[in-house]
Amino acid sequence: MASTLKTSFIPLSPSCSPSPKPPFQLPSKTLISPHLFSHPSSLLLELCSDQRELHRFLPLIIKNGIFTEHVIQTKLVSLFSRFGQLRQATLVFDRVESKIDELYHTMLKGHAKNSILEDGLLFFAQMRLADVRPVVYNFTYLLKTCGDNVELRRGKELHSQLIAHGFGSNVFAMTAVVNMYAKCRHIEDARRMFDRMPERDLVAWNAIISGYAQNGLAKRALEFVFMMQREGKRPDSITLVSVLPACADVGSLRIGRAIHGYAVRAGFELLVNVSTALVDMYAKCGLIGIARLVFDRMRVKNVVSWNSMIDGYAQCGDSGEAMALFRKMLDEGVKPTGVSIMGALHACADSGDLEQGRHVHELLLRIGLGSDVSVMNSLIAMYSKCKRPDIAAEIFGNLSGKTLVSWNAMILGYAQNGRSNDALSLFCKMQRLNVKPDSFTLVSVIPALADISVLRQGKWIHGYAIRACLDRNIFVMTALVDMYAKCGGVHIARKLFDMMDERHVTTWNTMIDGYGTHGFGEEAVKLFEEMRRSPIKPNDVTFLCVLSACSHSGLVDEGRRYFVSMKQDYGIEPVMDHYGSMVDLLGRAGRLDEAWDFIRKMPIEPGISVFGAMLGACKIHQNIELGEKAAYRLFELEPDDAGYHVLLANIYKAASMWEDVAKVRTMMEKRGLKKTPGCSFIELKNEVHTFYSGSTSHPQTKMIYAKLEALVDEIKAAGYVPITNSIHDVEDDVKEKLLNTHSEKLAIAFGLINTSPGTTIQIRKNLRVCGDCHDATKFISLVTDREIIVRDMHRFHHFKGGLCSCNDYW
DNA sequence: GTCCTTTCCG
Repeated sequence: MASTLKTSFIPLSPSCSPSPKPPFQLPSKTLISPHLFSHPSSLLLELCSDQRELHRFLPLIIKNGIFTEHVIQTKLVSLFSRFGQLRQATLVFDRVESKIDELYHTMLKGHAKNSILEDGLLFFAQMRLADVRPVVYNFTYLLKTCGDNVELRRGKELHSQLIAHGFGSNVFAMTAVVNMYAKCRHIEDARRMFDRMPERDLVAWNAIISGYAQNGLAKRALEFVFMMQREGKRPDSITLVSVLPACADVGSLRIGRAIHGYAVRAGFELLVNVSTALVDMYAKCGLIGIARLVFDRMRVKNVVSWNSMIDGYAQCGDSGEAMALFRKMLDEGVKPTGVSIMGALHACADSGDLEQGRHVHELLLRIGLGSDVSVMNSLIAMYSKCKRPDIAAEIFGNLSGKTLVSWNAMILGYAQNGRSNDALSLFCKMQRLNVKPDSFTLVSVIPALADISVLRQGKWIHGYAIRACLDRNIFVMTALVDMYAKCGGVHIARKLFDMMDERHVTTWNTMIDGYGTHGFGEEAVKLFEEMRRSPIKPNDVTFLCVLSACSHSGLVDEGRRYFVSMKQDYGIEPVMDHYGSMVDLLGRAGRLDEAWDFIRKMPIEPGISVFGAMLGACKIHQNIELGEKAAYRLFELEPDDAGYHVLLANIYKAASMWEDVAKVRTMMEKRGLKKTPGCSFIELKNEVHTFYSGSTSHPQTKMIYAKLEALVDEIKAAGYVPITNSIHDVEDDVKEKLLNTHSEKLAIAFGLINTSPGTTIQIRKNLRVCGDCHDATKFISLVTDREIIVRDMHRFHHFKGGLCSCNDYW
């Protein structure tokens, strides 16, 4: 019905009209007196609440011949614009023969408020060609559109035109200019224009204050609130709403509370946007309870209030309460927006609750948010955090209008799920598609490179960071330090670390841990002492790194001292992993009884990391009794982990307790556990070569085995004795053969064949390096005069001149 | 009639 009227009144395009006659005739002006109809009809039109009703009136207007009325024409354009029907508005506009200035102005407003900026500017140019004099609000509307679209170039053009028309000291126009610069992230220009204003009203002050707040210059925003008061302007509700996010930004509870007091005294607290901003401020300042109190006391809430509260819980890690509130919001019939959905997804991601996440996913599709890119990006992050990168990838693949954030979310998702190669290839793909990576991209992809441990690509990404001017970004640099350390370049890592002007606590932790995993315990301790003297305070992770460094280097006394100092000097309460590190420290050093005693005296129930460390130590020092105790606790705590079973089996093997070995095997079979096959990787030129124990699939297999045979003879002559006690049931020569096909030996032989003398060889092994391979590698480094760096599951081994950096301590 | 305002993905 409505659509028939629509087409009968205004054809969608001139050619759409089948009739030779125009669908309506403009009646001659003389027939009807203007004042008879203009006023009441205009009022009637005003009553239309949507475009459907408006269309119903149209035949009446035409019938009564009042379309010629300027007031009616303007009203029609205005209403169509307000209902978002810019096309209809334009058609009305085009129909009018003698257009008054106001009609132009209304049409321009319609363009500015509805359409893309370009249409508005084009119309503005046409208006000028028609000799219509611009008025101030032509500029204010257009400038606002520039700000909303972050169109600085257009904004500047309008700014200069505005001055040419003599509006340079008009307070409305100049406030719009200030706002435009602020929205285009040119806050300094905004400030200059603000300073140049001959007079400033409250709105102008609010514009510059919100400008500072939105540009992350919270302190300036707060300063300006004080300044405006010195100039006799009283902050209104909009001032408060603008400045409260700034309080949250600097975490200034003192000022936040003062503003709260002011709001109460001025009666602004009753306004929904003010109380919502207060909720947000308290939540961001860490007072989630107070935020909730303010929220619960609000008599009127809007969806933003709910969103602020939900996100407040999500941000502070209380995902349970965030989800509870989200459900409550739905129960109360408040329609969620994209922001609500993102808050809920954030909570699901944090708690790893895939089930709930799926429900939110269904809900967002139902309410039509399936094409909101931000929401979809959150969804990608949620599925990744819930360990379902496959689903995330599917969503990413189908997502139209991917933004940089989408790419970053997916790359991070792969990286966090151990799919480093996928992360890397996606990073390459985005560049082929000319999506320019930013610091977030690098921070996501660098750990993936660190994981693959390929120094060449690591250096390449470092170069990339430099070219992209991201090499002064503290997060990127910290990731690079970590990456170099993990790629075996611990000294390069330190050089980078020293070059940084600013370091976060994470930066220090990364470097200390880098030294630790390379077995440079003394360096780690030295760096930690340096950190203690610096303004950066160590945190719980710092102590984990230091304790682990001490443990890897056998610095028992230092480790013990730091464990005490952690609580005494820094007030950091040890958690499970700290206890685990201590057990590791004592256990590796052979003080197994002491370690067991330490476990028994722990103030908290010992967990996996504690018994895991104990079991590992028992393997190194062949303590069957304590090893069994630790292992059986682990089987209860983590029944599906094959690694602990294998460790216990290896302890039995080393003691030739074959019946017990068989018992553990049966246990594993019953539980359906499989031993992870050992494999080693080595990079040559741009390729990564993978070797499994006994593998014969490599094209150079024959050469590799021949090389290995020759090598074994050579190192035997130098004193190497194979450690065969972990193999059973076969003759000694077969045992040796089995040992000699271990993946790390194959990789080393391959490396020796394919690199020139003197080159360092880098190997990566997925499990712990075995005792015999460790011994053999020491001898190989001696007889070939090569440095061999092996990164295993836990640490680095630098083999050189017959010795290893771990001092046989791993 | 025109200028300023709250929640937001990695």
